[in-house]
Amino acid sequence: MLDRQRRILERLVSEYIEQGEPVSSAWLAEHSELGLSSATVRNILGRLEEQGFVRQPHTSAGRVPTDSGYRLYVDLLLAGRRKPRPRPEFEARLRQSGTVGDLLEQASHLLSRASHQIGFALAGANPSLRLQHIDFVRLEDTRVLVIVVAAGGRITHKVIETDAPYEPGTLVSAANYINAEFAGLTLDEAREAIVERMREERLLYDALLQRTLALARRGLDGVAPVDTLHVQGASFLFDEVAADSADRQAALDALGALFRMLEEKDQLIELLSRSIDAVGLTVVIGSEHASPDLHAFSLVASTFQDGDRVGTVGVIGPTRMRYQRAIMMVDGVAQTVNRVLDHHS
Amino acid sequence: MLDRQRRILERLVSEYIEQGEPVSSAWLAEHSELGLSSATVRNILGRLEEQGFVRQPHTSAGRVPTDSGYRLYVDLLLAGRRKPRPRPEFEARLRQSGTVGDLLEQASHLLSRASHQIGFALAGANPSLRLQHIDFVRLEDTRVLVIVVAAGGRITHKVIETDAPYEPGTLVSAANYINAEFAGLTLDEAREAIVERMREERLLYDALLQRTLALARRGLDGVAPVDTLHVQGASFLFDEVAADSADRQAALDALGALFRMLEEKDQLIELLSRSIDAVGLTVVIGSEHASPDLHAFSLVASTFQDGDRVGTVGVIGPTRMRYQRAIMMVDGVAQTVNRVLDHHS
DNA sequence: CTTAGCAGTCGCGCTCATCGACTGCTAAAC
DNA sequence: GTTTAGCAGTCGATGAGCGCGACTGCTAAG
Repeated sequence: MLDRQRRILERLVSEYIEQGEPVSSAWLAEHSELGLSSATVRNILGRLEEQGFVRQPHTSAGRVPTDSGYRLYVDLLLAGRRKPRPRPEFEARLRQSGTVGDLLEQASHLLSRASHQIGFALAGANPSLRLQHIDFVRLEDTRVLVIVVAAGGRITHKVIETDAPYEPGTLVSAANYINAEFAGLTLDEAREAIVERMREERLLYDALLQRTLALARRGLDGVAPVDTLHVQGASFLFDEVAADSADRQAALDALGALFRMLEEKDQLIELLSRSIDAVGLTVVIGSEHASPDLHAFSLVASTFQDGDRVGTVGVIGPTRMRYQRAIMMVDGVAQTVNRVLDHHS
Repeated sequence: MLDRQRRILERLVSEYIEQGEPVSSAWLAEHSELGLSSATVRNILGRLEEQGFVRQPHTSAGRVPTDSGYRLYVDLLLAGRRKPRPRPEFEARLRQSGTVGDLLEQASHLLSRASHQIGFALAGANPSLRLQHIDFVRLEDTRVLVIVVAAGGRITHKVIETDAPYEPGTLVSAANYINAEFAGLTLDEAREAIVERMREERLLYDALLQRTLALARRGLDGVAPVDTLHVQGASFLFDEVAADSADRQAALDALGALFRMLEEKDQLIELLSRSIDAVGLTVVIGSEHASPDLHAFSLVASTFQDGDRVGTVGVIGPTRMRYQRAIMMVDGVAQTVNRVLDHHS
């Protein structure tokens, strides 16, 4: 692709992002600093249109970028990207958070406020996190609350129905036993070690110990796959719709689809973790999304190191988003989260 | 107010709720079963309008209820209300939940799905809940995760910065000590007892014990006032807007305001707990809300017994809501939650 | 007090014409 | 071959004009 075409497209996209209105050949001729007339620009635009980078909302309107157009623009941005300047105010803020959960909550808040879009943070399921502490609390005769704390204060809990009732006292010593024996292993290792131990101890016919181990195993069972997702600032997108007075109905439908998806967190988690398998910064634009519900929106996300696996922070906004800013922000926050996590653990 | 007027208003409101379009005098004359002509109905409507129960969107349109009109209608509904029939399928579903948190999550889900509106459940802050279990987990040298479990599996946690580091082992025995001494008291009592104990023990110059007690006190400190709010199904309201094709812009603005409020959960909690101080079923309609952000919406809520204090479940929807159904639903779910909680504790 | 009848009001949807912001094309200029 | 000026053409947006229809309020008779 010719350099001129790229230059024109770049101007067009950035202008459209700022103004939200189709860009005319005349405007581009005047502001592209290539010294071309509008007629020439029209030729170029014609070719860009053939290639599918821009389109006209209707004949006799200026051009608007297509998703491919945005894609090219973003790729250019990413190619020329430099290190985000460190933001001490971010770091200070994020350092205050107690648990990793708090940290991600704060991170999504930051992203949302700064970008006026949806900010999110997803802690990757991490079966290789280290078990820090486990605790059993008797709720009723046969119901036990199992609390699992992993490194960094990541806390999950679930209720387990047991076959036979526990004596109030036994659970305490059970927890002490498990903690003494298995704390410090990763969640996966701990589960395996427990299963192993059950086999050994079976020989000893220690029924109580067997029950304790079984309880611990069941407590650890579901824990790893549960990712936690923090989402903030969905209401910001209302402003965008209000501003985008053009196609209100379509915008409303798109927003509805998005909100429905946001409520089904599981679905969103699935989607996010699928689009973002690459390490580093990812941008997914409009129709590039697997789910049609997101076709009107773009995603800018970056991964961070969380133990041995990766988590994700990012923003979601309309395809007509300030990608430059979004990329800077997300990159900066991801790196900051990284640093803070390193320090924590 | 004359019986005739009431009858007419009732028909008008229920028809408007069903159809969403202004109701004409002719329609009312034909369906009100009072054997009146449309002209007479017009007279009556004129008086209802003077009194502020109905209004015309424009001259030469039918009538639409005002918030006062809805109010009267709802009061009539409430006056003629009978016990909700028990819903075994609800009860079965709610009984499955492990913790009280799960229960309320499920309840809000139920309400949302059944009413196609926002369903919520708010566990009242309850300092008179009984302390079941407390646990300390060392995160780093001077940071301790305090986990508090109250009756019914109500679980909260917070991170506390301590002045000096704890030895890894000491926290376990600290927790054991606290549990042995203070479990079973209400949260308030426990806190007081701890403060009391600190004073006694100070004489003994047991520095470690002092620190343990201080930690427990700080852990219990913020716990009681933190209400937990579960909200579900906000996206249902998009459908209403889409259907209500009339005043899309206004509807959109209203929805935006609502979503902003939903994101500020604290604000919503404040609002809910203020509107619902009465025990039993409450309906708050449109402009009756303190916050102007909710002027386009109505709230149907009912309280349930949660320990010694009350919690709330309910739905939020447009002022043009099927109040009859909503009231039945909310009433039924509140009572079911009540029963399940009684059984739990 | 009720009712039939009638005049009046007003929003909605239709058509039509104008305007203006673009474009694509063509033919001349470089 | 590429660029450019000029021009004709397209199409959406805007607004006026108009008739329709769905109501109402009023009035006068029952």
